Amino acid sequence: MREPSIDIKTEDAVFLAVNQPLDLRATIDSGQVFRWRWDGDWCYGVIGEHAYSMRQADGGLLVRSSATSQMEVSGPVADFLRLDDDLEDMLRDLANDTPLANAVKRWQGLRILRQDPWECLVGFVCSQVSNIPRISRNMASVAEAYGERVELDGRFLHRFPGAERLAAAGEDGLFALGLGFRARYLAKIADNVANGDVDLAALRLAPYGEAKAALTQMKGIGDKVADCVLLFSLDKMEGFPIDRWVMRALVDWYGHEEKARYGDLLSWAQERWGNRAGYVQQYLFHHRRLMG
DNA sequence: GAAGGGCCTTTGAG
DNA sequence: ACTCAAAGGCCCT
Repeated sequence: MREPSIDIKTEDAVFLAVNQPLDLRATIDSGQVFRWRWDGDWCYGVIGEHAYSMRQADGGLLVRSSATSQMEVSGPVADFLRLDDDLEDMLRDLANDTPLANAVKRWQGLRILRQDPWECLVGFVCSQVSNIPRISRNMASVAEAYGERVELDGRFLHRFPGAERLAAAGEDGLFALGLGFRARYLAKIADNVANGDVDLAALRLAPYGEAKAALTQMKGIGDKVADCVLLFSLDKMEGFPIDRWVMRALVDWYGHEEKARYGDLLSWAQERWGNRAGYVQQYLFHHRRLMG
């Protein structure tokens, strides 16, 4: 039996009104981000320079942060959660799409996040032939080894180290953190980003195809990882990452062949769902992974 | 150009 | 102890 207690963390928390469907738990736990941690109803993580904790509350969110001004608290959080997306509008017609309707109904409020592109890129290069718990460990190792510390609620979080840092760490430094064969890719990718060969910020403004080409030209980034980065950090809502789970959904629920080519499935999904494809993918992924 | 197979590290589950 | 799977991709036939 739990003792009634005052939640001291709600003191001096900022209230952020949310007039959008939001399931914070499902969103944070849907394999988009790998460095957020739960402590009861509060989740802790880093957005940009600052550490944040947030908790779902009636009509919105309670947010605490190492940032000092209220603007620095609500702005980045609203941006991160893509509260500018009209989720109801995005998902409205999908109730007629039977297999999808179940997922949408079950996980209503699962949102696509708008992450920092560099951290997102590293996370999904790490995701190759891995699993979410391990990716999380890898990302924590990288941040603890090379990122600056930020304090919040007496706990220490880490900013994600920039490309220059990881380029300096090199393949050996990254391999030592347990990244396996991914260390080689990441060292080179870090180099490309650090020296300006690839400008991630610029890709946010570029069209989908152009941005994807810029990403996949780097070794270690194929169709799938690129689509994750495009969707989760570069505002390309037509991105449709197809991993094992989404593939199973496409085969079992939409009659595709197991051997279908990535590009053909991608075109099919984008034609069917347009700029909602990214959201559709996230609901399919989450539902299939957790419900089987 | 397309398709298939081996290989790349590590971890945990069964 | 051994096999399989895990938000894949590269490289060589």
